[in-house]
Amino acid sequence: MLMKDINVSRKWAYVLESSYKIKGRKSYVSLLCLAKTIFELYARYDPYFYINANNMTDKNVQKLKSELLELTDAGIGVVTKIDTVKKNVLGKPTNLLKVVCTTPSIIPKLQSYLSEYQCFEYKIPFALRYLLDNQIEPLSLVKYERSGRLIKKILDKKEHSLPKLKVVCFDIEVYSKGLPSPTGHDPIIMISISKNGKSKVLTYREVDKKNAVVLSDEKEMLLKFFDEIKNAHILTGYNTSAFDIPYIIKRCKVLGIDPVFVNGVPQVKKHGMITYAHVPGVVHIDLFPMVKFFDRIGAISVSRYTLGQVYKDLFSVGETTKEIMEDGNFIGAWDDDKKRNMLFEYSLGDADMTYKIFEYVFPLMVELARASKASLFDVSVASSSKLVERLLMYESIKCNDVIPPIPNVNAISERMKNPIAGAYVKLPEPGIYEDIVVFDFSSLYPTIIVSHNIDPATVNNECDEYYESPVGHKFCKKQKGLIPTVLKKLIQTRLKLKSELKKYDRNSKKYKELFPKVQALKILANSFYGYLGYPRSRWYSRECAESVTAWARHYIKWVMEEAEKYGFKVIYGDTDSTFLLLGDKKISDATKFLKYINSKLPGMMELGFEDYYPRGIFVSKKNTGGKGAKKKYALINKKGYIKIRGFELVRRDWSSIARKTQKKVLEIILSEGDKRKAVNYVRKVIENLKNNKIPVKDTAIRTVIRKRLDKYDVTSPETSAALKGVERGEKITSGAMIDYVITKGSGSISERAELLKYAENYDPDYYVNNQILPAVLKILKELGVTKDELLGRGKQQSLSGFFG
DNA sequence: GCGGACTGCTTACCT
DNA sequence: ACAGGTAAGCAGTCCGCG
Repeated sequence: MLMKDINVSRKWAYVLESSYKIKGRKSYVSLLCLAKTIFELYARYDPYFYINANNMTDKNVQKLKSELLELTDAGIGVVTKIDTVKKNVLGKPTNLLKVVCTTPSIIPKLQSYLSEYQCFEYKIPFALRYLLDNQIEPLSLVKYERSGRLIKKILDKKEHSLPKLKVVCFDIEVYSKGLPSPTGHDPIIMISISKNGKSKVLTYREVDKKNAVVLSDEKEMLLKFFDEIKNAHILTGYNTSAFDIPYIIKRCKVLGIDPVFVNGVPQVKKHGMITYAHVPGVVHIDLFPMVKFFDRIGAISVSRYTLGQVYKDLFSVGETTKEIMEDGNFIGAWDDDKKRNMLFEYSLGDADMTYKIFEYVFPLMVELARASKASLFDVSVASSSKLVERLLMYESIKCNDVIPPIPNVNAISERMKNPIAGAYVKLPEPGIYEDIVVFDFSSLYPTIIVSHNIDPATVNNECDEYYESPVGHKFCKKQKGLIPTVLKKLIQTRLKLKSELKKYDRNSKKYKELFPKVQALKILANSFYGYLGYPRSRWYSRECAESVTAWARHYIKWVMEEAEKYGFKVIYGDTDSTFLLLGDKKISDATKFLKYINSKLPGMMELGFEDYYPRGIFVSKKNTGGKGAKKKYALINKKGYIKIRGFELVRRDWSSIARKTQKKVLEIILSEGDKRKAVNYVRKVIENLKNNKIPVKDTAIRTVIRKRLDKYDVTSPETSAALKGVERGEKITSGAMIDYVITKGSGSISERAELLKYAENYDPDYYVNNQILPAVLKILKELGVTKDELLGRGKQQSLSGFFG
């Protein structure tokens, strides 16, 4: 019929993400698509799960089938169909019953009803289920046939780079002192918006600025805001999930308008520590969790997670528009016609900064999404384990494997009770060394997994040829495991792109395109080992995880032994690295040795030449009478770059005066080799401290309060300072970063700890004895300098007289 | 009753 | 809410000391 044909169309669109809804007891998956515009399409799909039928007689299968088909919920049948299928469970072909249900929510109920049976895939989010089964990858192009809003058929799929996206970034300002209350009298007074970097501010009081859009009231402002975002592809902001979006929703309710952002009311959910908001009709990305995630995995490095600080750290600027409203008097600024412009600048600045941060993190987000086959939204609320899991789920379906189940609470706690032995760290001999060469394994754990076919399905099964790990587990050689297969592809793609990357200039377009791809593949590949040993993992395997680390220990120790045999002295090593002294040998001997090692390593494993260092220092562990400290060293390479690890100066919970002084000492020793100069420098700092010439700010110690203040078992300087702050009206909750100072007076250190903003002085004795001296002696002790020497009391009183 | 040794709690680092 | 290995601070307690 003509009518029908007109309605049907076949087109390409990017799939951005999926969700689902139930209509008339039928399940529909909605796909957020992007072609010329952004739109949603729906697909009819039925949720299902599997029951293991391998050990069931035909009769029992029949009985179970009819029992299930008769089950009802409120009088209506819940199972519509049961098929017998064959899929691999831990590598073994297994007979399964595929139980098709009406709605996703019935599946967990059926699974607990069927507690005597082994069920599979009963906890796959339904919207994901559809993508997995159709092997649709977010951000790829899909050709579909549709009738109206309903997808009839997926016709084709292909990968394609993303077009330029419409990004709308927003931020609200609230009229309040202290914690804003959306249901009380704290209205939203400004909403700043940045559309791909072009920013403006919506408000409803006169502001003398050209990017201000002055509406009649809060309600009109919110309606205008919804209008501004309606065509956006990406909606972003900073802490929007936990603050802006819930606040807007609540204000809408107070004002009597529908909080329909784009195509529905946002769903704000709390999952453990993280709050996330799904906004229908657009990809919502809250940059706050994103920044935290990227900081944790080392993709970026920020000192605090506030918008202003993140901006400062990412773009190396000293000041932001945050300083405009430093006094926090939003009420005063809003009510004062002369000051309102300041509020405007502040608000506009927030949107500008947020957009810049978005631009900064987005390329890596896209590549992580592509590499793990997760949507942008999923990446924005992701953890590394989720990304690995997502990729493995896709690949499982592709090769007809059953996705392993999420462990139950008992299994999780059982797994947690049994931690897995980790890496080997060689105890260093403290001292100053010359001519150090460092080797390290490239991607040690990933290459061990691939080269020994480590996988839950290949371990200890009946197989005649196997690799045996140092802890006695056998990994089949022939039948390739899912994890090694997937990981091998990631590593190989990364190596290919990395060598291509080397051809381009750092500022070229191609480099900027390739770099995040390489980075994403590395992040993902490096997460596999952690995922194998993660107690909540679907692919957890104690045998696999402990074999990975056992092999790692085996290989690094073997390299060290071989190096000694070759005539090098090995001074240190941690997990995947070996530090050796050239002695009377040359760098060319070291490379020859490296070649020899690599000729003996299996599969993808490779030892690399990290660098040559003319000088380096290893120090002793405190209160151990000269035993070496692990994970603490400093090396200087030929270019003069100093690589510092573990020292107090790299820790934020040391005062900046102590860190700065230790750094200076290290630099003087390593690049100039001048002991006297270092001693004199320290003496000067001590003198300044004693004369109260150091700014209090430089004595602040920074730390994160990781628990609720009432949950601490012991008093410590940070909790004591925080508690005193709370009494003065500060809001310090779990996760807060505080700066505190040890002040003059009597009592314990904790009793004298005050938040920086309330500290009127610092205690010179504390800073000399507990900060400067331990930090610099750590290094100078290796050169025979004593505490008394630094304090200008002469050498003769030194302890060496007693022990030497 | 004093001071050093030790333990437990806590944070932040290394790979 | 990816893993384990490690250093080090401070508070509190233990322990020896006729």
